[in-house]
Amino acid sequence: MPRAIGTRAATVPLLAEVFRCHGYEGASLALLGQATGLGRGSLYNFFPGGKDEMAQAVLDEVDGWFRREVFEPLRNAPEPRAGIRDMLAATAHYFRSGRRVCLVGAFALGEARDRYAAAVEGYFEQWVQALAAALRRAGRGPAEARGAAEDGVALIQGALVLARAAGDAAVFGRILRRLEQRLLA
Amino acid sequence: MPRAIGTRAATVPLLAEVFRCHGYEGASLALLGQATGLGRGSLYNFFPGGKDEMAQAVLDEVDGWFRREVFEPLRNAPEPRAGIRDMLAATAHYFRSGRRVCLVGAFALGEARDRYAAAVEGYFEQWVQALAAALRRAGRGPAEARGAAEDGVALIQGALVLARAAGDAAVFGRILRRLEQRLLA
DNA sequence: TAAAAGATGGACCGATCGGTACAAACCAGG
DNA sequence: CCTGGTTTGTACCGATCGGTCCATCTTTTA
Repeated sequence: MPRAIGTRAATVPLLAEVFRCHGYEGASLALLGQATGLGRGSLYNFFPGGKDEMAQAVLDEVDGWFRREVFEPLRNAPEPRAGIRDMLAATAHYFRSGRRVCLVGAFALGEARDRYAAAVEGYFEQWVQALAAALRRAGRGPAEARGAAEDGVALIQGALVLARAAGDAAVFGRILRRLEQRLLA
Repeated sequence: MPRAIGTRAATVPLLAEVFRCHGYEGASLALLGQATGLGRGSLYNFFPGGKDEMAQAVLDEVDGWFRREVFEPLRNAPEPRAGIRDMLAATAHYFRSGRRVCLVGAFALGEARDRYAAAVEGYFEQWVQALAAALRRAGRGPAEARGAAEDGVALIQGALVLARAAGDAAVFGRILRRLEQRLLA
Protein backbone atom coordinates (compact mmCIF):
# COMPACT_ATOMS: atom_id res chain seq x y z
CA MET A 1 0.00 0.00 0.00
CA PRO A 2 2.71 2.52 -0.78
CA ARG A 3 0.41 4.64 -2.84
CA ALA A 4 -2.21 4.97 -0.15
CA ILE A 5 0.13 6.52 2.36
CA GLY A 6 1.33 9.14 -0.09
CA THR A 7 -2.13 9.88 -1.38
CA ARG A 8 -3.63 10.13 2.06
CA ALA A 9 -0.87 12.40 3.29
CA ALA A 10 -1.16 14.57 0.20
CA THR A 11 -4.91 14.78 0.70
CA VAL A 12 -4.86 16.14 4.24
CA PRO A 13 -3.76 19.71 3.35
CA LEU A 14 -6.51 19.92 0.76
CA LEU A 15 -9.06 18.78 3.32
CA ALA A 16 -7.62 21.29 5.77
CA GLU A 17 -8.31 24.15 3.40
CA VAL A 18 -11.96 23.13 3.12
CA PHE A 19 -12.38 22.88 6.90
CA ARG A 20 -10.62 26.22 7.28
CA CYS A 21 -12.87 28.04 4.81
CA HIS A 22 -16.18 26.39 5.62
CA GLY A 23 -15.88 25.24 9.22
CA TYR A 24 -16.59 21.73 10.41
CA GLU A 25 -20.32 21.72 9.72
CA GLY A 26 -19.92 23.59 6.46
CA ALA A 27 -17.34 21.19 5.06
CA SER A 28 -19.62 18.80 3.23
CA LEU A 29 -18.53 15.53 1.69
CA ALA A 30 -19.30 17.07 -1.68
CA LEU A 31 -16.87 19.96 -1.04
CA LEU A 32 -14.27 17.64 0.45
CA GLY A 33 -14.47 15.38 -2.56
CA GLN A 34 -14.33 18.27 -4.97
CA ALA A 35 -11.31 19.85 -3.30
CA THR A 36 -9.35 16.61 -3.32
CA GLY A 37 -10.59 15.31 -6.66
CA LEU A 38 -11.60 12.09 -4.92
CA GLY A 39 -14.93 10.31 -4.94
CA ARG A 40 -16.68 9.12 -1.85
CA GLY A 41 -15.18 5.67 -2.29
CA SER A 42 -11.61 6.92 -2.17
CA LEU A 43 -12.30 9.29 0.68
CA TYR A 44 -13.79 6.54 2.81
CA ASN A 45 -11.00 4.21 1.76
CA PHE A 46 -8.38 6.57 3.21
CA PHE A 47 -10.52 7.77 6.09
CA PRO A 48 -12.81 4.90 7.14
CA GLY A 49 -14.04 7.01 10.04
CA GLY A 50 -15.56 9.50 7.64
CA LYS A 51 -15.65 13.24 8.18
CA ASP A 52 -14.68 12.81 11.80
CA GLU A 53 -11.46 11.03 10.90
CA MET A 54 -10.69 13.60 8.22
CA ALA A 55 -11.03 16.44 10.70
CA GLN A 56 -8.89 14.57 13.20
CA ALA A 57 -6.22 14.02 10.56
CA VAL A 58 -6.30 17.69 9.67
CA LEU A 59 -5.97 18.72 13.31
CA ASP A 60 -3.08 16.29 13.74
CA GLU A 61 -1.32 17.77 10.76
CA VAL A 62 -1.80 21.33 12.01
CA ASP A 63 -0.56 20.27 15.43
CA GLY A 64 2.47 18.64 13.86
CA TRP A 65 3.30 21.67 11.76
CA PHE A 66 3.13 24.10 14.64
CA ARG A 67 5.01 21.77 16.95
CA ARG A 68 7.78 21.40 14.40
CA GLU A 69 7.93 24.89 12.94
CA VAL A 70 6.85 27.07 15.84
CA PHE A 71 6.78 25.53 19.30
CA GLU A 72 10.03 23.56 19.22
CA PRO A 73 12.10 26.37 17.67
CA LEU A 74 10.62 28.70 20.24
CA ARG A 75 11.77 26.46 23.08
CA ASN A 76 15.15 25.54 21.66
CA ALA A 77 16.36 28.67 19.93
CA PRO A 78 19.83 29.51 21.20
CA GLU A 79 18.77 33.10 21.45
CA PRO A 80 15.22 33.44 22.85
CA ARG A 81 14.63 36.85 21.29
CA ALA A 82 15.53 35.50 17.86
CA GLY A 83 13.20 32.54 18.54
CA ILE A 84 10.34 34.91 19.22
CA ARG A 85 11.07 36.84 16.05
CA ASP A 86 11.13 33.60 14.07
CA MET A 87 7.90 32.43 15.69
CA LEU A 88 6.14 35.60 14.57
CA ALA A 89 7.56 35.30 11.08
CA ALA A 90 6.47 31.66 10.81
CA THR A 91 3.03 32.59 12.13
CA ALA A 92 2.63 35.40 9.62
CA HIS A 93 3.75 33.08 6.85
CA TYR A 94 1.40 30.29 7.92
CA PHE A 95 -1.60 32.58 8.08
CA ARG A 96 -0.68 34.17 4.75
CA SER A 97 -0.21 37.53 6.44
CA GLY A 98 -3.80 37.50 7.64
CA ARG A 99 -5.53 36.22 4.51
CA ARG A 100 -5.91 32.80 6.06
CA VAL A 101 -7.93 31.92 9.11
CA CYS A 102 -6.85 29.72 12.03
CA LEU A 103 -8.54 26.35 11.69
CA VAL A 104 -8.22 25.58 15.38
CA GLY A 105 -9.57 29.01 16.30
CA ALA A 106 -12.54 28.55 14.00
CA PHE A 107 -13.19 25.13 15.50
CA ALA A 108 -12.88 26.59 18.99
CA LEU A 109 -15.69 29.09 18.45
CA GLY A 110 -18.12 26.56 17.02
CA GLU A 111 -19.69 23.29 18.02
CA ALA A 112 -16.62 21.40 16.86
CA ARG A 113 -14.74 22.52 19.98
CA ASP A 114 -16.32 19.88 22.18
CA ARG A 115 -15.86 17.11 19.67
CA TYR A 116 -12.14 17.87 19.36
CA ALA A 117 -11.63 19.29 22.82
CA ALA A 118 -8.25 17.66 23.39
CA ALA A 119 -6.72 18.90 20.14
CA VAL A 120 -8.12 22.40 20.54
CA GLU A 121 -7.03 22.77 24.15
CA GLY A 122 -3.61 21.31 23.41
CA TYR A 123 -2.90 23.58 20.48
CA PHE A 124 -3.30 26.83 22.41
CA GLU A 125 -1.80 25.57 25.63
CA GLN A 126 1.34 24.41 23.83
CA TRP A 127 1.64 27.73 22.09
CA VAL A 128 1.26 29.70 25.31
CA GLN A 129 3.71 27.48 27.16
CA ALA A 130 6.33 27.63 24.42
CA LEU A 131 6.10 31.40 24.21
CA ALA A 132 6.18 31.74 27.99
CA ALA A 133 9.31 29.59 28.14
CA ALA A 134 11.04 31.82 25.61
CA LEU A 135 10.05 34.94 27.52
CA ARG A 136 11.40 33.46 30.76
CA ARG A 137 14.66 32.65 29.03
CA ALA A 138 14.68 36.24 27.81
CA GLY A 139 14.69 37.34 31.41
CA ARG A 140 11.09 37.82 32.48
CA GLY A 141 9.64 36.43 35.69
CA PRO A 142 7.42 33.34 35.56
CA ALA A 143 4.11 35.08 36.16
CA GLU A 144 4.86 37.97 33.84
CA ALA A 145 6.05 35.58 31.13
CA ARG A 146 2.90 33.49 31.32
CA GLY A 147 0.69 36.55 31.19
CA ALA A 148 2.54 38.07 28.26
CA ALA A 149 2.37 34.73 26.44
CA GLU A 150 -1.39 34.49 26.95
CA ASP A 151 -1.74 38.04 25.69
CA GLY A 152 0.46 37.29 22.69
CA VAL A 153 -1.38 34.18 21.53
CA ALA A 154 -4.75 35.82 22.13
CA LEU A 155 -3.65 38.89 20.19
CA ILE A 156 -2.63 36.76 17.21
CA GLN A 157 -5.99 35.00 17.21
CA GLY A 158 -7.84 38.26 17.57
CA ALA A 159 -5.82 39.77 14.76
CA LEU A 160 -6.99 36.95 12.50
CA VAL A 161 -10.60 37.62 13.48
CA LEU A 162 -10.24 41.34 12.80
CA ALA A 163 -8.44 40.83 9.50
CA ARG A 164 -11.05 38.42 8.23
CA ALA A 165 -13.89 40.58 9.53
CA ALA A 166 -12.56 43.71 7.87
CA GLY A 167 -11.62 41.86 4.71
CA ASP A 168 -8.31 43.67 5.13
CA ALA A 169 -5.24 41.56 5.78
CA ALA A 170 -3.13 44.63 6.52
CA VAL A 171 -4.51 44.98 10.05
CA PHE A 172 -3.00 41.58 10.85
CA GLY A 173 0.46 42.79 9.84
CA ARG A 174 0.15 45.97 11.90
CA ILE A 175 -0.93 44.11 15.02
CA LEU A 176 1.86 41.56 14.68
CA ARG A 177 4.47 44.28 14.23
CA ARG A 178 3.37 45.98 17.44
CA LEU A 179 3.28 42.61 19.21
CA GLU A 180 6.88 41.92 18.21
CA GLN A 181 7.94 45.28 19.57
CA ARG A 182 6.20 44.62 22.87
CA LEU A 183 7.51 41.06 23.26
CA LEU A 184 11.11 42.10 22.54
CA ALA A 185 10.99 45.27 24.60
CA MET B 1 -50.78 43.61 15.61
CA PRO B 2 -49.54 44.68 19.05
CA ARG B 3 -48.66 41.13 19.96
CA ALA B 4 -46.52 40.51 16.91
CA ILE B 5 -44.09 43.32 17.64
CA GLY B 6 -43.54 42.28 21.22
CA THR B 7 -43.22 38.64 20.35
CA ARG B 8 -40.79 39.27 17.53
CA ALA B 9 -38.64 41.52 19.68
CA ALA B 10 -38.69 39.04 22.54
CA THR B 11 -37.71 36.27 20.14
CA VAL B 12 -34.53 37.84 18.80
CA PRO B 13 -32.36 37.26 21.90
CA LEU B 14 -33.37 33.61 21.94
CA LEU B 15 -32.44 33.28 18.29
CA ALA B 16 -29.16 35.05 19.03
CA GLU B 17 -28.21 32.44 21.58
CA VAL B 18 -28.71 29.68 19.03
CA PHE B 19 -26.63 31.44 16.39
CA ARG B 20 -23.95 32.13 18.99
CA CYS B 21 -23.68 28.51 20.12
CA HIS B 22 -24.11 26.76 16.78
CA GLY B 23 -22.92 29.27 14.19
CA TYR B 24 -24.94 30.31 11.16
CA GLU B 25 -24.89 26.98 9.36
CA GLY B 26 -25.37 25.00 12.56
CA ALA B 27 -28.43 26.98 13.63
CA SER B 28 -31.14 24.84 12.07
CA LEU B 29 -34.79 25.78 11.89
CA ALA B 30 -35.46 22.92 14.28
CA LEU B 31 -33.09 24.39 16.90
CA LEU B 32 -34.38 27.90 16.30
CA GLY B 33 -37.94 26.75 16.76
CA GLN B 34 -37.09 24.76 19.85
CA ALA B 35 -35.23 27.64 21.50
CA THR B 36 -38.07 30.07 20.92
CA GLY B 37 -40.92 27.64 21.47
CA LEU B 38 -42.32 28.64 18.09
CA GLY B 39 -43.31 26.47 15.17
CA ARG B 40 -42.18 27.08 11.63
CA GLY B 41 -45.41 28.93 10.92
CA SER B 42 -44.81 31.52 13.63
CA LEU B 43 -41.15 31.86 12.79
CA TYR B 44 -41.88 32.58 9.15
CA ASN B 45 -44.70 34.85 10.16
CA PHE B 46 -42.35 37.08 12.14
CA PHE B 47 -39.38 36.63 9.80
CA PRO B 48 -40.76 36.15 6.27
CA GLY B 49 -37.21 36.19 4.94
CA GLY B 50 -36.44 33.00 6.85
CA LYS B 51 -33.14 32.19 8.46
CA ASP B 52 -31.46 35.03 6.64
CA GLU B 53 -33.81 37.60 8.15
CA MET B 54 -33.46 36.05 11.59
CA ALA B 55 -29.68 36.34 11.43
CA GLN B 56 -29.95 39.91 10.20
CA ALA B 57 -32.30 40.76 13.07
CA VAL B 58 -29.88 39.19 15.53
CA LEU B 59 -26.95 41.14 14.10
CA ASP B 60 -28.99 44.34 14.24
CA GLU B 61 -29.79 43.74 17.88
CA VAL B 62 -26.16 43.04 18.75
CA ASP B 63 -25.13 46.16 16.88
CA GLY B 64 -27.73 48.18 18.72
CA TRP B 65 -26.67 46.88 22.10
CA PHE B 66 -23.00 47.62 21.60
CA ARG B 67 -23.72 51.00 20.06
CA ARG B 68 -25.87 51.94 23.03
CA GLU B 69 -23.99 50.30 25.87
CA VAL B 70 -20.40 50.40 24.67
CA PHE B 71 -19.57 52.63 21.73
CA GLU B 72 -21.57 55.72 22.65
CA PRO B 73 -20.52 55.75 26.32
CA LEU B 74 -16.95 55.31 25.15
CA ARG B 75 -17.20 58.37 22.92
CA ASN B 76 -19.18 60.55 25.28
CA ALA B 77 -17.88 59.71 28.72
CA PRO B 78 -16.89 62.94 30.48
CA GLU B 79 -13.74 61.23 31.65
CA PRO B 80 -12.20 59.05 28.88
CA ARG B 81 -10.34 56.80 31.30
CA ALA B 82 -13.57 56.05 33.16
CA GLY B 83 -15.22 55.39 29.80
CA ILE B 84 -12.57 52.84 28.95
CA ARG B 85 -13.02 51.16 32.32
CA ASP B 86 -16.77 51.03 31.81
CA MET B 87 -16.34 49.64 28.30
CA LEU B 88 -14.26 46.79 29.62
CA ALA B 89 -16.75 46.11 32.40
CA ALA B 90 -19.67 46.10 29.96
CA THR B 91 -17.71 43.83 27.63
CA ALA B 92 -16.92 41.38 30.40
CA HIS B 93 -20.55 41.41 31.47
CA TYR B 94 -21.84 40.89 27.93
CA PHE B 95 -19.55 37.96 27.28
CA ARG B 96 -20.36 36.46 30.66
CA SER B 97 -16.74 36.82 31.75
CA GLY B 98 -15.61 34.62 28.89
CA ARG B 99 -18.25 31.91 29.03
CA ARG B 100 -20.03 33.40 26.06
CA VAL B 101 -18.67 33.68 22.57
CA CYS B 102 -18.81 36.72 20.27
CA LEU B 103 -21.48 36.12 17.67
CA VAL B 104 -19.95 38.57 15.23
CA GLY B 105 -16.52 37.06 15.72
CA ALA B 106 -17.88 33.57 15.08
CA PHE B 107 -19.63 34.82 11.96
CA ALA B 108 -16.44 36.55 10.84
CA LEU B 109 -14.42 33.33 10.85
CA GLY B 110 -16.98 31.32 8.90
CA GLU B 111 -18.80 31.51 5.61
CA ALA B 112 -21.38 33.86 7.10
CA ARG B 113 -18.87 36.71 6.95
CA ASP B 114 -19.45 37.38 3.28
CA ARG B 115 -23.21 37.16 3.55
CA TYR B 116 -23.25 39.74 6.36
CA ALA B 117 -20.13 41.61 5.36
CA ALA B 118 -21.49 45.05 6.15
CA ALA B 119 -22.64 44.18 9.67
CA VAL B 120 -19.44 42.31 10.49
CA GLU B 121 -17.14 45.01 9.18
CA GLY B 122 -19.16 47.75 10.84
CA TYR B 123 -19.18 46.12 14.27
CA PHE B 124 -15.42 45.93 14.61
CA GLU B 125 -14.70 49.21 12.88
CA GLN B 126 -17.08 51.06 15.20
CA TRP B 127 -15.51 49.45 18.21
CA VAL B 128 -11.98 50.33 17.13
CA GLN B 129 -12.95 53.91 16.28
CA ALA B 130 -14.79 54.46 19.55
CA LEU B 131 -11.89 53.13 21.57
CA ALA B 132 -9.38 55.13 19.54
CA ALA B 133 -11.39 58.29 20.15
CA ALA B 134 -11.34 57.69 23.89
CA LEU B 135 -7.60 57.07 23.84
CA ARG B 136 -7.03 60.28 21.91
CA ARG B 137 -9.09 62.18 24.44
CA ALA B 138 -6.97 60.56 27.12
CA GLY B 139 -3.95 62.19 25.57
CA ARG B 140 -2.48 59.80 23.05
CA GLY B 141 -1.49 60.74 19.52
CA PRO B 142 -3.76 59.77 16.62
CA ALA B 143 -1.60 56.96 15.22
CA GLU B 144 -0.78 55.53 18.63
CA ALA B 145 -4.44 55.65 19.66
CA ARG B 146 -5.60 53.85 16.53
CA GLY B 147 -2.95 51.16 16.98
CA ALA B 148 -3.73 50.63 20.64
CA ALA B 149 -7.44 50.43 19.83
CA GLU B 150 -6.86 47.78 17.16
CA ASP B 151 -4.74 45.84 19.62
CA GLY B 152 -7.38 46.19 22.32
CA VAL B 153 -10.32 44.96 20.24
CA ALA B 154 -8.23 42.13 18.77
CA LEU B 155 -7.09 41.12 22.23
CA ILE B 156 -10.66 40.92 23.48
CA GLN B 157 -11.65 38.75 20.53
CA GLY B 158 -8.60 36.55 20.99
CA ALA B 159 -9.32 36.24 24.68
CA LEU B 160 -12.76 34.86 23.82
CA VAL B 161 -11.19 32.34 21.45
CA LEU B 162 -8.69 31.23 24.08
CA ALA B 163 -11.27 31.02 26.85
CA ARG B 164 -13.62 28.94 24.77
CA ALA B 165 -10.77 26.78 23.46
CA ALA B 166 -9.43 26.07 26.92
CA GLY B 167 -12.88 25.62 28.38
CA ASP B 168 -11.61 27.98 31.07
CA ALA B 169 -13.29 31.37 31.35
CA ALA B 170 -10.66 32.59 33.83
CA VAL B 171 -8.13 33.29 31.08
CA PHE B 172 -10.56 35.87 29.66
CA GLY B 173 -10.61 37.73 32.96
CA ARG B 174 -6.82 37.72 33.26
CA ILE B 175 -6.33 39.06 29.75
CA LEU B 176 -8.92 41.80 30.25
CA ARG B 177 -7.34 42.89 33.53
CA ARG B 178 -3.96 43.28 31.85
CA LEU B 179 -5.58 45.09 28.93
CA GLU B 180 -7.16 47.60 31.29
CA GLN B 181 -3.82 48.24 32.91
CA ARG B 182 -2.19 48.83 29.56
CA LEU B 183 -4.93 51.08 28.20
CA LEU B 184 -4.98 53.25 31.31
CA ALA B 185 -1.20 53.39 31.71
C1' DT C 1 0.49 -14.56 -15.03
C1' DA C 2 -2.88 -15.61 -11.51
C1' DA C 3 -4.53 -14.17 -7.27
C1' DA C 4 -4.88 -10.92 -3.64
C1' DA C 5 -5.25 -6.30 -2.12
C1' DG C 6 -6.11 -1.49 -2.85
C1' DA C 7 -8.41 2.34 -5.22
C1' DT C 8 -12.31 4.34 -7.47
C1' DG C 9 -16.83 6.16 -8.98
C1' DG C 10 -21.60 6.10 -8.58
C1' DA C 11 -25.95 4.34 -7.12
C1' DC C 12 -28.34 4.37 -3.15
C1' DC C 13 -29.86 4.90 1.98
C1' DG C 14 -32.46 7.29 5.80
C1' DA C 15 -32.22 11.73 8.01
C1' DT C 16 -32.31 16.37 7.98
C1' DC C 17 -31.86 20.72 5.73
C1' DG C 18 -34.45 25.46 4.58
C1' DG C 19 -38.69 26.72 2.88
C1' DT C 20 -43.84 26.54 1.42
C1' DA C 21 -48.86 25.62 1.78
C1' DC C 22 -52.71 25.58 4.20
C1' DA C 23 -56.33 24.78 7.27
C1' DA C 24 -57.56 25.32 11.84
C1' DA C 25 -57.45 28.47 16.02
C1' DC C 26 -57.46 32.87 17.73
C1' DC C 27 -58.88 37.57 18.46
C1' DA C 28 -60.03 42.10 17.63
C1' DG C 29 -63.98 45.60 15.93
C1' DG C 30 -68.73 45.60 14.30
C1' DC D 1 -72.65 36.47 17.08
C1' DC D 2 -70.37 37.41 12.92
C1' DT D 3 -66.16 38.60 10.35
C1' DG D 4 -61.57 40.12 9.01
C1' DG D 5 -56.93 39.53 9.64
C1' DT D 6 -53.30 37.44 12.41
C1' DT D 7 -51.10 33.52 14.68
C1' DT D 8 -50.20 28.79 14.85
C1' DG D 9 -49.14 23.80 14.02
C1' DT D 10 -48.30 20.51 10.71
C1' DA D 11 -47.87 18.11 6.48
C1' DC D 12 -45.18 18.39 2.78
C1' DC D 13 -41.58 19.87 -0.88
C1' DG D 14 -37.03 19.25 -3.36
C1' DA D 15 -32.28 19.40 -2.10
C1' DT D 16 -28.59 18.03 0.41
C1' DC D 17 -26.56 15.94 4.34
C1' DG D 18 -23.13 11.96 6.03
C1' DG D 19 -22.58 7.33 5.18
C1' DT D 20 -22.90 2.50 2.95
C1' DC D 21 -22.46 -0.66 -0.69
C1' DC D 22 -20.68 -2.72 -4.52
C1' DA D 23 -19.02 -3.59 -9.19
C1' DT D 24 -15.13 -2.29 -11.55
C1' DC D 25 -10.74 -0.95 -12.26
C1' DT D 26 -5.45 -0.77 -10.96
C1' DT D 27 -1.59 -2.24 -8.57
C1' DT D 28 1.21 -5.34 -5.85
C1' DT D 29 2.53 -9.80 -4.66
C1' DA D 30 3.33 -14.65 -5.24
